Amino acid sequence: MSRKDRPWGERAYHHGNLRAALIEAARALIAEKGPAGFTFADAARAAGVSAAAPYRHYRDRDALLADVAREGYERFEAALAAAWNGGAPEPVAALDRVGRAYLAFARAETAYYSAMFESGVAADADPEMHAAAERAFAVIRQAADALCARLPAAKRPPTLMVALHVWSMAHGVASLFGRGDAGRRKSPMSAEELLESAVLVYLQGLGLGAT
Amino acid sequence: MSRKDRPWGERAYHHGNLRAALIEAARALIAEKGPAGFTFADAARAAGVSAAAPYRHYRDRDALLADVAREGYERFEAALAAAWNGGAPEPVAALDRVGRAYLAFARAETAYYSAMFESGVAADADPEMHAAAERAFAVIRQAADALCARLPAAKRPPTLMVALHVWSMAHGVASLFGRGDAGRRKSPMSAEELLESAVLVYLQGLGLGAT
DNA sequence: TGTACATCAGTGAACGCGCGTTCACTGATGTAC
DNA sequence: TGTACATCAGTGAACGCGCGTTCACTGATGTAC
Repeated sequence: MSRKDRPWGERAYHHGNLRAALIEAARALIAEKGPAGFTFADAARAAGVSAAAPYRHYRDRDALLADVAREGYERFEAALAAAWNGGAPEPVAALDRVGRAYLAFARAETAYYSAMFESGVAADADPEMHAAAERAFAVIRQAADALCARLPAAKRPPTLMVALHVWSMAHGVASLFGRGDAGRRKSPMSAEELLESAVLVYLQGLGLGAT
Repeated sequence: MSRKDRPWGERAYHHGNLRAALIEAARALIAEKGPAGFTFADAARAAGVSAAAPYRHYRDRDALLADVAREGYERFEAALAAAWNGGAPEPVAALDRVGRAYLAFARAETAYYSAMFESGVAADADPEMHAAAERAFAVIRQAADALCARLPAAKRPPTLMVALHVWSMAHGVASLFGRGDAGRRKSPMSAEELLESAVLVYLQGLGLGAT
């Protein structure tokens, strides 16, 4: 296909679009068949280019997967930050929103989520991915800071620890009960109820009870 | 190789040993290269049989993977049950042991753990696997029951919910911070400290504080 | 106990297929003057 | 502004390889009598 075959339509990939197109293709394939369920050639085919084209942008399938994860972390951060909204109007309610946003992301963006947490991409293999992951975690860290600030200094736990606890709870609930795919376990409660109740008990334990 | 080539050595696979040998081979390959990192042919090779042999026992790679997960759940249950030890001498201490056993399993038996929780095998695809998973969860359920029994009936939360909370915390910490492989995140605290502290705060919130 | 037979769990050769990867190439885009 | 050239991002053909799967086979094990 040369340019004149589609003079008004989408452009050729000659402006770096292919990178984004490959990420999107990989995301769609992961959503369909799991993180192991696509090949480099599959991604090229889905993006509508020859099998050799991806080599212009990625060394191999793992490099593409890491870039999918990076993109995922960026969207994840945006979703969490929007939910947190600076902790307004009130940190406990805002944390609840963050928890729901976390679960919503894991459910709606299963492909990104599994690229981020389950694809086995080494955390430090791709610096950009790692940085994006750090920014996403920073939102949770912020929330933990705001909550801990409500406690008298004497009863205040390390806020990093609190952030890691919250993240673990959210990730645990999301992985076990909040996934759109076949791996999810059955439970009498929704993932949202489960996470909210766990966090409430936890906050109570910190001395931040709603009493 | 015929029988007489190794008259005193290990037997041929003619007594169902191959099934176990394939599970072990798959486990080793997963440990080495992740759940996506082996093929049906790989497993056969590692077990020392021809590529056609596994078809006598498993329909395809997924069926083998589900059986690896089943084996994993059985060992997991044994490890958790031993740690719980009937809740003796005291349920909170016993729960702490269960948490450590959980993390130890995830770390030492990464291959089983990822076959169980991350390989994407459908929870209801293999009934035997599902039953084994239920038995493993029953240990956590038991622990939650024993803990809740210490609370006055009026303050007693649904024990199933408590069990799901504990499982989520353990799984979250294990997946994010307690893995032997490259996917683990860095943290200033060990996975064990993280899980223990989270559970302690949580129990405090339930009204089971050590105070 | 011995013999004949059925069944079972493996072999090894064969096949088509798609993947990963390389390569010389080409047409489009960007830039120096 | 126009022209010449360099660079860039793709193509498509080619290759070797290993995987999944089937098949007729064979030697070992289990069983009926």
